[in-house]
Amino acid sequence: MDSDTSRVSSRPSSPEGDDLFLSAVKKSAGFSGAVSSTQSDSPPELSADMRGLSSGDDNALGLKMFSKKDRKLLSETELQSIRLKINSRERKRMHDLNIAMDGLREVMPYAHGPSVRKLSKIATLLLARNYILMLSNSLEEMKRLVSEIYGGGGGGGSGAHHATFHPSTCGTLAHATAPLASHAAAAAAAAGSHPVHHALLPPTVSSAAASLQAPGLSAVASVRPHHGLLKAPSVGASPLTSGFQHWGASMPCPCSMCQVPAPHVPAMSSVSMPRLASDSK
DNA sequence: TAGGCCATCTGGTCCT
DNA sequence: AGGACCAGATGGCCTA
Repeated sequence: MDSDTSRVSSRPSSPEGDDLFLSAVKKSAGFSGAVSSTQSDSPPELSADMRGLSSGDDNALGLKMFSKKDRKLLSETELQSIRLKINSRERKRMHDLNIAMDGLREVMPYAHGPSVRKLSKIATLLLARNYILMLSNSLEEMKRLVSEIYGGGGGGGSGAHHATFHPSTCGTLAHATAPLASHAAAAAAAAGSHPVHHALLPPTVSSAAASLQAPGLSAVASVRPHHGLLKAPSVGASPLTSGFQHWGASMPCPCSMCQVPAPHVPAMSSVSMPRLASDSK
C-alpha cells in the first residue's frame, strides 16, 4: 500500500500479485528475486517455479533455522511453506514501513495530490529531518522574541506576537511554525525555482533565501532536481499544501520573526548522502 | 538507454 | 524456536 501515486498504474506497491506473477511466469526460469508472490501467501508451487528452484535445491531455501538434517526431514512443500511464511512476514514488515513513510509524507509541508510526484523515501527522510530542524529553530526564535518583547518574561504565549502581526493571512499553521521556510520558498519561487524544493532546506539555507549555491542544498534540493516533483509541468501553481499558501506569491511576511536569520544548524552534508549530492544533474 | 526508485526474495544476525 | 531487523541481489517501471 504504499501507493506510489505517481506511478499508480505501474507499480502498486502493495501486493497485486497477479500482475507480478504473470510477468514472473513469463520469464520463469533462472530467476531469483523479484518475483512474487505478493499476495500474502502465494501458492507454494508458484513460488518454487518462479524462483527457479529446482527440486531438491533446499539450499536455495536457506532456512537457517533448520539444520540440514532437519531440512531433509521436512518435505519440500513444508520448506516452501516456511519460506513463504518468512517472505510474507518480510513483505508485511516492508509494507508497514511504507505505511509509516506515507504517514510521514502526509505531515510534511509538501504537495499532496495526484499530479504531484510522491517524495522518494530518502527525500522524505531528508526533508523530515530538515523540517524538524527548521521547526526547532523557529520555536527557539519565537521564544527569543517573546522574551524580548515582554522583557524576558518567559517563554509562554509565543503565538501572540504573530497573531498581532497577521490577523488574517498568517493564521495558517505552516506560517506560524515555519516562517523561515516560507521565505526560502518565496525566494525560490521568485527565482523561478520550484518552491517545494527549498521549503525544507536546512535552516541555514533557508535564511539564505534558498540560494542554489547554499551548502546543504545539495543534500535536499537536489534530491529531485529540476525535473521536479511534479509529473506535469504545472509548477507555476504552487504545489504546496494549504499550510504554505501564505508564501504565495508576492507577500513576504514583514514581521521580524520571519526575517530573523535562523541559527546555524549543521546541514545535511553531501558527505552523508553522496548519491543525492551528486544527483543534481 | 541509463539511472533512479522501488518491491520482493533471501540469508544472516540479534533479540525475546 | 521464532520473529524482527537488516543488507545484498535482482528485476520491473518510469523519467530524462
